[in-house]
Amino acid sequence: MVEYTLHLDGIFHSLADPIRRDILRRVAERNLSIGELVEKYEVSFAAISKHINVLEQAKLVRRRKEGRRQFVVLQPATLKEADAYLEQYRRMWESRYDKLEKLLEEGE
Amino acid sequence: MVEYTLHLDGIFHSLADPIRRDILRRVAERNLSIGELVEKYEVSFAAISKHINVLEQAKLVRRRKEGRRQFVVLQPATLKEADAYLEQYRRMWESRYDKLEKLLEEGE
DNA sequence: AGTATATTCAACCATATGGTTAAATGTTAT
DNA sequence: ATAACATTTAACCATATGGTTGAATATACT
Repeated sequence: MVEYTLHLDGIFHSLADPIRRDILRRVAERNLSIGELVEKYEVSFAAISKHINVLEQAKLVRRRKEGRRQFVVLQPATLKEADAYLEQYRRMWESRYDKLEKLLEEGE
Repeated sequence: MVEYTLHLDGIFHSLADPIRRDILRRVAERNLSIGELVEKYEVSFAAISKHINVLEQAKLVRRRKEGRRQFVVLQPATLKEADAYLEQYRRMWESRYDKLEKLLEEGE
């Protein structure tokens, strides 16, 4: 039946876009309003608004209303799920066997 | 400028699909031929072949030809990049501040 | 050589994605 | 009340995605 934790779909899908990764990076520094974020990119206000929707659905950020502005707030805890997913592979990429595999690739 | 490491796009995009995550999980156990993988899912041979293309482009797997069959081989080292990406947020989701944030959310 | 097996390729389809512009909504300032 | 500001919504567009079926290709078996 493939997978129980459909939540990962949204998290990884969010992270697959460079603008969204950049938004995360910036709001990890400090909370920014949507307008402030828009200034950083060469796309429309609406486009950024949509990106933030994607991130919000994935629970990677939430919105905090403040007057007529909305601040985007990182929810770093959600990234734990992605980390937990990768965890199961960590021993593999750290193993000597994997390093051998890499050598074989390069040796082709 | 958004982001230099476009490689992450392909990695995270790959991981955003449950069938592809499941393929990774299975080939992490042992190398499987495409045909063997097809049996596990209720989609066509061609669909699985495409999924493997996506994973291969992202360098998460490679194909090893063996007679008329092709075995799908995990390349776990690539996942290191995803892990390195998450790394920069780890201290944030482990911090007490983040735990406080979570409490505030739940308290709403 | 001819047949069966394993996989890819091509054409196609429906839906999703990331973008746009313009109008609508909500909030603050005058 | 009205104007300015911040954001969302709606309608639209091009391309990507994930799926299909059927023909083509490559390898192995008899």
